Amino acid sequence: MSVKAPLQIFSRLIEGLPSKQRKQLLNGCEPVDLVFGNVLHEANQPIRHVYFPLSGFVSLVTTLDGHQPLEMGLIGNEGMLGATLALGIGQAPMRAVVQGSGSALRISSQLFKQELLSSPALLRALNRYLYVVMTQLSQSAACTHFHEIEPRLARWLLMTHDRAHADHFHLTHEYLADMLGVRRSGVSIAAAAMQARGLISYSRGEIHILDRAGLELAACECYAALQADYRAQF
Amino acid sequence: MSVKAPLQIFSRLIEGLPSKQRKQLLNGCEPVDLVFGNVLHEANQPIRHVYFPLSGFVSLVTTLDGHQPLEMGLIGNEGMLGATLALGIGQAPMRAVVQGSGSALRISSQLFKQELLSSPALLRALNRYLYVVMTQLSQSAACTHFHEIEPRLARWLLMTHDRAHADHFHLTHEYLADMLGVRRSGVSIAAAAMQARGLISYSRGEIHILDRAGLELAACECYAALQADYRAQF
DNA sequence: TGGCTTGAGTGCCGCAGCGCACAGAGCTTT
DNA sequence: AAAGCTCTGTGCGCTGCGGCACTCAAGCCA
Repeated sequence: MSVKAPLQIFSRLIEGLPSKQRKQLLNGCEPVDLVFGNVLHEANQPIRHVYFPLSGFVSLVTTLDGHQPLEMGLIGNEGMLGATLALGIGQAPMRAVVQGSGSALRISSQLFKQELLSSPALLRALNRYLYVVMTQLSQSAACTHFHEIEPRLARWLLMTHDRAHADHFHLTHEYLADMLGVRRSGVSIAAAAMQARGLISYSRGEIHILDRAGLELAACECYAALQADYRAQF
Repeated sequence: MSVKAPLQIFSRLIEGLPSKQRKQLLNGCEPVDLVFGNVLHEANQPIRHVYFPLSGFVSLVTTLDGHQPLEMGLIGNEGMLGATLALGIGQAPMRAVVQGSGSALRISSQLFKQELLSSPALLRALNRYLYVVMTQLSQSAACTHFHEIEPRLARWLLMTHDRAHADHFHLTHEYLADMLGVRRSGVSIAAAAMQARGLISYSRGEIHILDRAGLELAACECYAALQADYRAQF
C-alpha cells in the first residue's frame, strides 16, 4: 500500500540535540511500528512509553461524556508523545491514537526520566515543545469554535499531509468527522466541494492531495498560525 | 462596593511551598491592585511580571482574526499568571485581562527566574500547574464546541464565584458573551432562564449567585471535571 | 428636571450544522 | 455471480445561534 522504500525520516526533536546526548537517548530507544487505530496513551492513565514518531503520526483526542471524540492535536516527526514527563507528570492528559500508520522510536518512561536528568538540552527541547502544544491547544480551540467545516477540513488535511510524508493517505469521511467534531455528511459536503475545485480527490477512504497551494488558500489562517508558533521555538 | 474587610486570602500556590522558599519568594513580590480590564500580558509579548492573584482574578483569552475574543482559562488565587516561565519561555501564550478587580502579588520575570533556580519546590508546583492548565485548555475546548450556552454560562459563573470570594460580582451580558464566544442576546436569554429558576439574579451588570447547588446542577459536567483535574495535582 | 449613556428584553430573519435516513456505488467474500 | 459490507451522496426537517435592530429601564450628568 504505502511506500516501503527506506524513507529518510527522522525525529526533528531528537535531531536537534547535541550529538552526545542524542546518541545517549537513541540508545534507550527501540523502533516500533505505529498501527492505525492503536491507542498509545489513555487519558489519565500512566504513561508507559514515550514516542517519537518518524513516519507515522498520532492524534490527541479528548472525549466528553456522550459526545464524539474531538481532536486537540496532531503529532508527527516534528514532535513527540509524552512530553508531560518533562513536567514530572507520569500520566497522559489525553487519549493518543495512531492516526497514520508508520514507524516511531519509543523509550520507556523510566529510562526517559533518567535521560531528562542527564540531558539538559532534552529538557529544554521538551519545554519548548510543551509551550508549542499549549499554544496549539488554544489556537485549535478557537478555530473549532469559530471556523466552518470546510476551512477546518482543509487545515486538517494540510497538517496530516505534513506528517504523512506522502500525497495520499487513508481516511474515511466518518473518521474525519470525528476528528473535526462534526457530522459525517458535513465532511462529505465539504470534501465534495474541495474535490470539485480540484484540491483533492478521494475514493473509498483514499485521499489524494492534488493542489497543496490551493488547499492552503482554502484553509483558515490557523494553519499558518500554528506553523509560525512551531517555527518560533524550533 | 465590594467587601473591603481584611479578607484572609492567599495564593494557594505560594502557600504550598516550604516556608523558607515561600519567604524567599514573597521577598521578591510586591502587592498590586488588579483593576478590571487591565491587560497584564499580551499574546506573544514578553512577560514583565508574574502574578499571583489573591482576591482578584484574570482571564486568558485568544483572539482569532476578526472574531470576538474567546476565553480559554480563568486564574484566581488557585493559580498564577506567567507559569510558562517554568518552561524557560519568556513570552505570554495568550492575552491576560483582569476580569475581577482585587489584589495580587507580583514579581518581575527576572527575579522569578532566579527563584525558580533556587527553589525546586516552586518549579515542581509550576510544572503541576502547567499540567492543569493544559488539561483545562482541552477540556474547555471540547466544552465550547459541544455544550450549549446555558450550561456553559452556569459553569462560567461557578468558576467566577470560586475566584471572586463573594456572592456577587459585576459583569455585563455583553462581557459574558465575549467570554463564551456567543452573542450578547444569547447570554440574555440563558441568564433570564436561570434567573427565572432562582439560580441567580442580576441587574445592570451586578450578578448575584443565589443558589449555588442549583447552578452546579445546571452546569455541564466540565465544571466538576476541571475541579477534579486541579485537585489531582494539588 | 431633562437628556445621555449603558444594560437588558425581545423579535425577526437567515444559516450552518445536526440527526436521521435512504440510496447508490465500489470492493470483498463465498 | 450473488450477497454483503463499507464508503459516499443526498435530502428533509429542526434548532441553536449569528446578525441586526428596536425598545425600555436604570443610573449619570449637567
